[in-house]
Amino acid sequence: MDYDFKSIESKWQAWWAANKTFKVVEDPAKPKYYVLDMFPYPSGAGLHVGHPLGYIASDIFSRYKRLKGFNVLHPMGYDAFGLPAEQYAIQTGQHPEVTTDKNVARYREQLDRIGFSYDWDREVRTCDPGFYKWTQWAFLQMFDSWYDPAQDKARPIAELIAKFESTGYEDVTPEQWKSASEKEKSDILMRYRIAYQGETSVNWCEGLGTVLANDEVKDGLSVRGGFPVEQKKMTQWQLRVSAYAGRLLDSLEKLDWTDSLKEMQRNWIGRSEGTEMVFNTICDGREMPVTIFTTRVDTIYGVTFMVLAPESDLVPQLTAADRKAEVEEYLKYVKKKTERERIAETKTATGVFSGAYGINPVTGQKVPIWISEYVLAGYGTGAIMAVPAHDSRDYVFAKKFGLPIVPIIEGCDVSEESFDAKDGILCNSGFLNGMTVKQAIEAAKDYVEEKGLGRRKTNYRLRDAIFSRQRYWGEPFPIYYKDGIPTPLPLSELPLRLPEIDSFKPSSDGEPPLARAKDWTYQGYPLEKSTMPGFAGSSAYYLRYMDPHNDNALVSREADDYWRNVDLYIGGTEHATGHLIYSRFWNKFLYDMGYVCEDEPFRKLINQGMIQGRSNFVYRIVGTNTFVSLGLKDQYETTEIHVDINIVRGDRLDLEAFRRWRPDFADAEFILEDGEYICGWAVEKMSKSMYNVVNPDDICDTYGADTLRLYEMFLGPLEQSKPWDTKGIDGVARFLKKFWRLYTDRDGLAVTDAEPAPEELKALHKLIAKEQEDIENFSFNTTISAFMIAVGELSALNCHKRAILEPLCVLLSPFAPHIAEELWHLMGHDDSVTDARFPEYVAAYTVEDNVTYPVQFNGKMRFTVDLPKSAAPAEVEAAVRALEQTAKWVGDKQIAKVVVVPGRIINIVVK
RNA sequence: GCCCUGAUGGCGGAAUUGGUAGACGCGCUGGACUCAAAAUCCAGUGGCCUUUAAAGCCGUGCGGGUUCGAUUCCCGCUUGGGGCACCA
Repeated sequence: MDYDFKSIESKWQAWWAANKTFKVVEDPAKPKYYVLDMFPYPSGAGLHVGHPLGYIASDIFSRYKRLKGFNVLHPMGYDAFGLPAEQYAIQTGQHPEVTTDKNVARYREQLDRIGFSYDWDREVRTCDPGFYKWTQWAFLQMFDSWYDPAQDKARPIAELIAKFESTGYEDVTPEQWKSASEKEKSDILMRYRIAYQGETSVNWCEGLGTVLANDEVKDGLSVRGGFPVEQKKMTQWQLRVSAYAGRLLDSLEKLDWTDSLKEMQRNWIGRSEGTEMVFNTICDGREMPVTIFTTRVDTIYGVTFMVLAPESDLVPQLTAADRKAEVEEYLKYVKKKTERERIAETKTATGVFSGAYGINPVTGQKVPIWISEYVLAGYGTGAIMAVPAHDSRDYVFAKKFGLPIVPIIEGCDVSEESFDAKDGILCNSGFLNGMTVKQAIEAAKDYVEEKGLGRRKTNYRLRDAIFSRQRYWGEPFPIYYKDGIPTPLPLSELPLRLPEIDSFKPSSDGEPPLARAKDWTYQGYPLEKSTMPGFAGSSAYYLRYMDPHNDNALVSREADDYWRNVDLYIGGTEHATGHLIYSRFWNKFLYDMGYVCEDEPFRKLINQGMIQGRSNFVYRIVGTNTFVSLGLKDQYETTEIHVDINIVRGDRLDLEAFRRWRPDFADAEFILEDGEYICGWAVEKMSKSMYNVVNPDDICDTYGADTLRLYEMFLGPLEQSKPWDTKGIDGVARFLKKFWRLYTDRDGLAVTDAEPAPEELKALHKLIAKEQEDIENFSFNTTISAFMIAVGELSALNCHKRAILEPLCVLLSPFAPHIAEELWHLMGHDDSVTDARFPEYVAAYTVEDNVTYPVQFNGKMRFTVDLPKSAAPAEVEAAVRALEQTAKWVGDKQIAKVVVVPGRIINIVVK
């Protein structure tokens, strides 16, 4: 009986679906384990061979955990709101929902072919009103909460209102609060709400017609689409993520994530501990205090000027009358620059003198105040004290504008560049003289606090998340404007469904697409017209999987108590500063409010590497239709052209297929080497435009899903990026065939009931031990090697015994579930192999431990030899002789231990 | 510029905690089967010297160091990949 993977795979996929083999329910009798994949955005291109890499790994782990007796939650769903479907809608008029449904169906079809053990009854889609009801609900919870720094957690906004009414809070007195109008009260509360509306400088992307979050912008271009992004002041919904910065940073410690990913989050959050200090300023005779932030108070004696951010509110007040024209010109210049230009010109300093002066609070020295774009309004206080001798940015600025540079560290040379390092001894610094920089920082902080000049302050780089998008295909905000006051919709009105509109473009007067909806109002008041960003729906989806059909809560208390949080999360690093921050924030908020029982959503996180494509090239001689083979191309002037990898085999081009490939190549001529056309190649991202996409469906057709699963894992370590090369797949395909042949003959299953021999058990038990260890370490490639070795050994022993095959099927089932299931059933089982238990090995046949034998040598030194338990006396004898040899070159050092494998010395351990 | 990561045969990659480097697979070479091919099976396969064998020497990006012993630990570089980047 041949190994007919096609019929085997479709048979068991259908059987699993019909029997709901992977349906999971809460079961307090069993320990839980939650394995989650980052759910995909269903794009129009479908899956390529790189996408399932992480899914296969998580599936192997889920199936393994299930064999180990865990109740495993392993769900899948779709991150279905997003820009591509909407862009497509704008171009074609096709409703994004239609495209999304189509893409989801295609994804599902592709996923199903690979044989995943998902509980599809728990599928979620972020664009489903039953799902986004809870996204909207969470937003309203945030709207109705504030962050109480005293308790360091989110609290209901009612508590803040109570404070305003009774004792007052911060700069609001009870009298002010009581006499405030509704609008004024709303404005005050907006300064505290976790979800709030406020004016801020945003990343505006004209090409997409919407604002973007910081993580959606890279190098001044939008991540989606690559359109230029500019800074613009706008009123937007925001989430007060910054309030959680400290906790987001601190609880990274307890997470089992890779160091690099934690480091990325640390950088993104960007804690810096410094000092806020007040400088008095004088402008046209008026005095005004200005607070600056610095991490280097110790350099206070090196301050030679101050700088304000151009966007700072202080600028108008600190512009002297006679400098007004120039300052305004500069502000205009800064404003019209795009983000990209600003990044490109970081080396050159720009700026203007404001005409105002600041007084150094420690030295009393008067220094000029400048305005420059190198100071950011959004960080610290938007104003700095400049110490050109010890800060490279201040240095560049001082050089450009001829400002004095005063070094305050002994012996440093600042003639060419600033001395930024935090070491050395201070000089020219009054009471700080003679201290090391580290001592001086602390001493200066103490001094500033004692004298009441300022205070210690921790700043974070992490900004609040901008939460509005001027788009259609996202969650509508459950907010309406009652007399201009943003008002939450009653919970009973959720979900607030997306309205139908006739076109998905922004309206003609620049309003978001929702402005086109016919009756976008609530009780006659206008509803919010922007929608939520992509990360809204993905921030709590892992909670929804725990209880996906609950219409009364995001997740019930019981389901949350049982599943708690994700034990293993697998996905790409690209979400390090987006989704993984927002999710943690969102979860902490829900935790503060008592809706969930764990404060971190993802305990262990593994980043699977990217699978890159391997592109092939042909070389066309310029101005001709002649193509020259790789080895000869340097003799001509050529252009490199991507060629479809499906018409190249082993870098050799199929000439006929190439002529058929594209009409303009129909009459192509070739210059060959050794009768063949050799293509160039490169490792690149897998993408349609590079003609290097490998579709998992094709692999399933030719080799089968089990082979695909094995090969993706065999390719190398999970976390490493690696190029896909179909060439090597034959090795694992052969392994499965060999395995199949070992236990079947022409008529079907061929096993005996004979007792297994010790060597056979040994091969099996070695595999059990190895597989267990490897899977726990996510080293799936080496498990597969161990399988190949075990099957090779069993094959050499000509072992066709049921007592061996049964555990082998169980061991193989996480990796190649279809073939395991088939053999399992051929052996007469009528349950699924996934319901079996991971085999325990019998102690008598475990891999033998080495034993230490004490040995006397020359009657003088004492040392030991490690040999296997079973070592024959002759082998021990041989070890001793070997020692005599080694003793020659060890010299007079005392030998402590000699490690020996049968007959051969490894090495000598000397005390 | 700063941070993180990696570098091992022709290729993908193994190597426990400092202890036989190159497991396993691909590719390649030779052989068996075949009229032939495919498939399958067997053997070989880091480099050098050598007719062959035995033996030896050199080998884990480069240069040092620690150690009886280093792919593994330490110091200094080179280089690939990723992240951050006027964050005071």
